Amino acid sequence: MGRVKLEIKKIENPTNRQVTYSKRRNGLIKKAYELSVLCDIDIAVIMFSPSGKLTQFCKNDRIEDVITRFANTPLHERTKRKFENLEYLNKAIRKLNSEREMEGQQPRGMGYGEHNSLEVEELQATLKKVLMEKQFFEQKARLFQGEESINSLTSMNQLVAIERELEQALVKVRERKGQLGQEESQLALMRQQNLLQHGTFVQQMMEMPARGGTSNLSDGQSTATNIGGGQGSQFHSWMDHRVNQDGYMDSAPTSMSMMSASQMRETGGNSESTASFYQGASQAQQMPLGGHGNHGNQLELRGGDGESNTNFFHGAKTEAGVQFFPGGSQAQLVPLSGHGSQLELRGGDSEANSGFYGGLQQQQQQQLPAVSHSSQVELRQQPITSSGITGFRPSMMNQGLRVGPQGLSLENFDDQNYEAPNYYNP
Amino acid sequence: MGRVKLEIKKIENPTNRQVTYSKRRNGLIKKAYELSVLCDIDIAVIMFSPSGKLTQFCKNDRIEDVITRFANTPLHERTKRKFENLEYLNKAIRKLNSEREMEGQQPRGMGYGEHNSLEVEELQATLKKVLMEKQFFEQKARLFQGEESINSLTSMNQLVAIERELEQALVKVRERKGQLGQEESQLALMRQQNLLQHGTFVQQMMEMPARGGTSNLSDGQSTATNIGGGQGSQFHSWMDHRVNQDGYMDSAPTSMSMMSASQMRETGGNSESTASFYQGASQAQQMPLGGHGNHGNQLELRGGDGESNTNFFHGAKTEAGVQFFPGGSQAQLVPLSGHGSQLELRGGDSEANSGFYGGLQQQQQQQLPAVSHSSQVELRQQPITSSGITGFRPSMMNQGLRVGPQGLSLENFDDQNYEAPNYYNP
DNA sequence: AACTATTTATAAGA
DNA sequence: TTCTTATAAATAGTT
Repeated sequence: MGRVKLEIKKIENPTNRQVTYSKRRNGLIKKAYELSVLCDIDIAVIMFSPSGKLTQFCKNDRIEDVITRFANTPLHERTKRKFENLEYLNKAIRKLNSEREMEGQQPRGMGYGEHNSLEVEELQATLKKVLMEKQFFEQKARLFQGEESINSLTSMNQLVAIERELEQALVKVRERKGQLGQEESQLALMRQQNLLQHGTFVQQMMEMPARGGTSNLSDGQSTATNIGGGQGSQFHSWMDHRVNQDGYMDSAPTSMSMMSASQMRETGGNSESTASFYQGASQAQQMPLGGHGNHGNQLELRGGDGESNTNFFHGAKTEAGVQFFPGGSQAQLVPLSGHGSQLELRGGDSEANSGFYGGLQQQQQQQLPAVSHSSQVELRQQPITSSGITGFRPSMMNQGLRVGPQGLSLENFDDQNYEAPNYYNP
Repeated sequence: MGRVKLEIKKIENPTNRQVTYSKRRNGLIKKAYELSVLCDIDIAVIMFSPSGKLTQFCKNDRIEDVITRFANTPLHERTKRKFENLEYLNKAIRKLNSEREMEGQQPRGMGYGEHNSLEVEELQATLKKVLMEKQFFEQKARLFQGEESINSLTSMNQLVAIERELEQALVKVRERKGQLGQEESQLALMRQQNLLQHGTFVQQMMEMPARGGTSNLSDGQSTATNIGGGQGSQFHSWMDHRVNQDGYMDSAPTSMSMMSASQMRETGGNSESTASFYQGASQAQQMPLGGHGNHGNQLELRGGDGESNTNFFHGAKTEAGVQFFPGGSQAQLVPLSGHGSQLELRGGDSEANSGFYGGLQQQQQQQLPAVSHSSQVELRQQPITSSGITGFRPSMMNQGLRVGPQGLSLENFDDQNYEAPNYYNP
């Protein structure tokens, strides 16, 4: 839809890319919103701009819910796409070929041959790429493992750099070790205490104030900023985080839902929205609860701050959102590769594979894909600046969903929003 | 866009709702795909149909991995799937071929089509295998160099194992340094003598072996990096970073997914694209955190585009967050009491601040919620048998990527990395 | 950020 | 589901 048909390939010009991103992002979010309303479905969209900014949209609840639901979707359902992907490949090829023919090419036996060649060519090209990637990472991994490949390096700078990284990694690992040890002991202690006072730990958790609740231990910001947070312990820390969630983002959860036209007022782009955004907590409160109930209501968009958001929502609006992480941080969810699950926060770290380092390394290496079976969570934190908020959004500890030897399991899972997937009927 | 303007409200008629869902879902996924390619961004879409069926789209082919760490798919199941998939592919291809024949064109030769099908099948299998291997190494490489990733580990055993590996690697690197240093001093000595005896200093220099090699991957990259970042580039700097002429970081996806013919372009001998590709692969997902990389460079790179979008959705809001739980392979998603599960992403967007807060890293780490799990993901290994897979020429494997004394170098690499859109119907 | 010429997406209907 | 067709929408290139 435009003056010309745009080829779907990376837009090399950074400016154009950004402009296109803005336009299409809006369009995509709008579509997602409409689909979510029209069909009353759960949907989540997470994307990162060319510059890495996160935008996400989630219909009713928080995106976490969708993610959780996703996480609770049977593995076979989740992994299905991989295969569909391959199906797509063929589909795409077919389409391409037919288009080619359409364009005047007289279909010949040659066309037939071409088709196959094309297909094979693509696969080979892809394979080549992947192979290169693999080798690249393999080399990298080996270097870090101190394999003989180290000896192939002739650049002192590289060696020094590697050495430095290894040292840092080592420091981190050791810190983490200490941290972990501490956390565990503290957690154990807490559990014990909780148990003594109120019963089981789980019960305790269940009694936690719900979001939007009255908890007032602290706001997200201060907590984020205060390491000690008044609680001091890591354990408490996460509890605070949880609270933060309430005071900060949590308050917004529901606000993420639809809003009726009457509730929304078109406002020119402005600082208000921005401010509210950064305030996090306040923003949430400004948002009327939506819920599934406002069908028919059209949301109007106010011009947002910055970016290029316009009121692109003709009638309906969305609530979509560009999500920012209060506390001055923005989280980025980036999928990592592997066959397992991974969550990665950009700017952050990478993860480890369970059991991978258990000692069977050699063996596992040969069997490669070991890691791919594990999931990965990567976290990166980055304080924000412009808003003046230097903390980062505290995270909440998860409860309920566990990844264990058997896979995912739920505990205390609120399936209120969980819709049992119908494996047979879409 | 239709015969009439459709009001954005829930479609009450189940049938119509489903139909609309199917159509719009495809449209949405297509849009997501286009956006991901055009703007080269990371994007993930997760949605559940009215009946609960999951549909997902992820540029990097790792959406499944995005959320949680989940258990492995039993080997037999995977194998089965793969098999089924290949079956499907062949079927599709054959069908395609027969369709073409039907269209009036006499086939080049039955044997030919048959052959190609097999070839495709092999390529597919190989591709999968290599993909898995690549991912395996990628994760490993990341773990070793990813600073924060360590924090996602919750298994003391893993930590200890990693620590051990790092220590060993460090020893090796140091040994190599010493070795190299010796060689150098000797070389220097020889040169000096040489200089005195036979030539000018300049001539001598010309004869010096390239340090950091010209064919080194780090080359184009390190040059750029050094310019902006200064002296000591870190290992990952030369491995992952790269600045394109615009000063933007190429954000290229990582994984290789299927590509369509029109999207694939063989880039012969283009080191730039190559580099950019790799850079993207790692970079995108492992932005160095402050204090661990060439931040100056990082800043410069990312500060490029002034996308200051914030929540432009007034009414909408957002989000909450997906908060992350480090935990290596043992993730726990814990729902807030009475409100469903919640995943919270911690940390923030890196955008252009990586360098600014380098010093806060420690702090942030400490703020991490204490996560302590006892459950662990059991790592299953799925040995991949490469036997029987011979669909590509050996030469292909090394084409473009060279591992030499000076490190990795890329040649003829195509930086277009896209992933097949999932226009399929779940 | 607006403005249009065009390309796309799709609501209906078959 | 799929295809077709009339229209509503999205959006590429410009200004």
